[in-house]
Amino acid sequence: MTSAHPEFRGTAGPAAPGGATPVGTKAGGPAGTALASAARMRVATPSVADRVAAELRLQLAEGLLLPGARLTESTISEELGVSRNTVREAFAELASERLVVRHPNRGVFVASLGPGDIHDVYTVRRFIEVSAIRGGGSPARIAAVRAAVDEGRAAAAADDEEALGTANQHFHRAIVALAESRRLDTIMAQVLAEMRLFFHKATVDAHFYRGYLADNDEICRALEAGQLERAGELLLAYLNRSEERQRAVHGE
Amino acid sequence: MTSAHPEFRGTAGPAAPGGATPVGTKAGGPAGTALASAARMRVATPSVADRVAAELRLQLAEGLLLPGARLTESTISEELGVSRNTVREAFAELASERLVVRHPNRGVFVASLGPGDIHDVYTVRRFIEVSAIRGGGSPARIAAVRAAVDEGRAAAAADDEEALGTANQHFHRAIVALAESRRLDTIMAQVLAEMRLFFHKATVDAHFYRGYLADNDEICRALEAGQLERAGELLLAYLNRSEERQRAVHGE
DNA sequence: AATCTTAGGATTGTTGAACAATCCGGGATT
DNA sequence: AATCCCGGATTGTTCAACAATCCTAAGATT
Repeated sequence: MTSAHPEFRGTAGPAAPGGATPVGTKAGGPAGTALASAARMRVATPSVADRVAAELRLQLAEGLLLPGARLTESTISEELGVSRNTVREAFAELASERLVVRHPNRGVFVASLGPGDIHDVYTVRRFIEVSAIRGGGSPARIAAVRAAVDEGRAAAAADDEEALGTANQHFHRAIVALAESRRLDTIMAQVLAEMRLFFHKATVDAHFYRGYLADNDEICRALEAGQLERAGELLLAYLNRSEERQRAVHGE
Repeated sequence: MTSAHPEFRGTAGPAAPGGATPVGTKAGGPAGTALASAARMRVATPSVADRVAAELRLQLAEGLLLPGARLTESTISEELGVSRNTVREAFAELASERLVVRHPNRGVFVASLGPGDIHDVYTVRRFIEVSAIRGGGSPARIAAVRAAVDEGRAAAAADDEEALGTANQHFHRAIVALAESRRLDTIMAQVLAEMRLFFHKATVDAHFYRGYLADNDEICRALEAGQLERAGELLLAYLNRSEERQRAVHGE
């Protein structure tokens, strides 16, 4: 909406018929034979559709695209300088992450969570996070949780609300990461991304996350001490309180 | 692969240039104003891409497409009589469900679970299912669990291995459904769909599911009696045993 | 013989344009 | 006022083309 991205394509130009730019530098030698697809994605140039999706995800996370807003194919297509078909693929990606909702024949809209969705999201979080912390984890993973706590403290000291929010997300992602499960990691990432759509209303309250700092620390200490049951209970209480607060900030 | 589906499109023909079939029957009046998108999908004709995805999902579930097999865009495009672009959208859908893996510039392949994936999937199931059953549920939801148990018994009596397998899936879906969470339901559905890709090797063993019947019944009885903690432990043990067995059937 | 290089074909990634189907709003009609 | 109808806008889908990439198989080099 705000800034046009004239150069969004990959190496090649607009594939304009006639325009011959024979600069085939062939960058990147035959490095590695069998990379896992995940690792490959980080090396190989991601597809244009992926980059469009990433851009939209970013705008979503920054609150440039408010919930309920409509995303018109042609508009985004022009704005980002890509084909309408590619935008379409990006939409499919975002829709599968629930960041966007498709209304057949009517278009895609930025997802907006209703009261029921809030409870739903917190149910998922309770199930996964509490189970994860009750299972404990390797020292390295526990150290990562501690690191997230410190990150939050540093952000609070610097009065950086933005960093505080992301630190909080790191904390919860680190907890799920205890389980060492790729699938749970992505599920958690999606759920947090969904919630981020919401928080731009709540985050105006400067003290919103600050109150959680002490909780995070206490949970982390219990985890480090091997008191997994207690850590689980603390985390559960935390999530319940958070949901309550979320519902209070939001109507209904 | 086996059967060509010549008529896969919706109401209109191939949109052949020149062919003017002005039969605008305008079926379906202005029924309902604000249907939830989920409910809408069941009413409105799903998109062609969705139907292609559904068809592939079916072939996947039936074991027609073995893990590791390659899905060529042009082939499926011709076989189903749809555009390559549409096939592409269907692929995106399946990829988001992990039923299929995209290798950039190389094509999409039927997902194949390695030993690590098996553990991963079972981790997800342990987290979600056990949490769900420990939370209990409404009488109606509990009755649904009981119904799934009975369904399995009936299938066993009829010596219908196929039905036995689906009944078992119903059982576990019913357990997750106790939580009344749309998101958890879809997560569980995806995980089960992933596992189904696998079971076509294991299911040859006629006694595979049969041994689980008694377990399911015992778990259900505990649930009905309100012994949630015990039900959770039983279910956990069940899942652990199942994973073990799965690993035994499979190499490594 | 083993390896490096090169060409060729096949498939994916992306584009642009076209058209059908559908939805939305605003007049015209009753 | 309620209903019908029509025209504009947007989505859904197709088609054809081309660039980029990968795979294989010869062919050349050591």
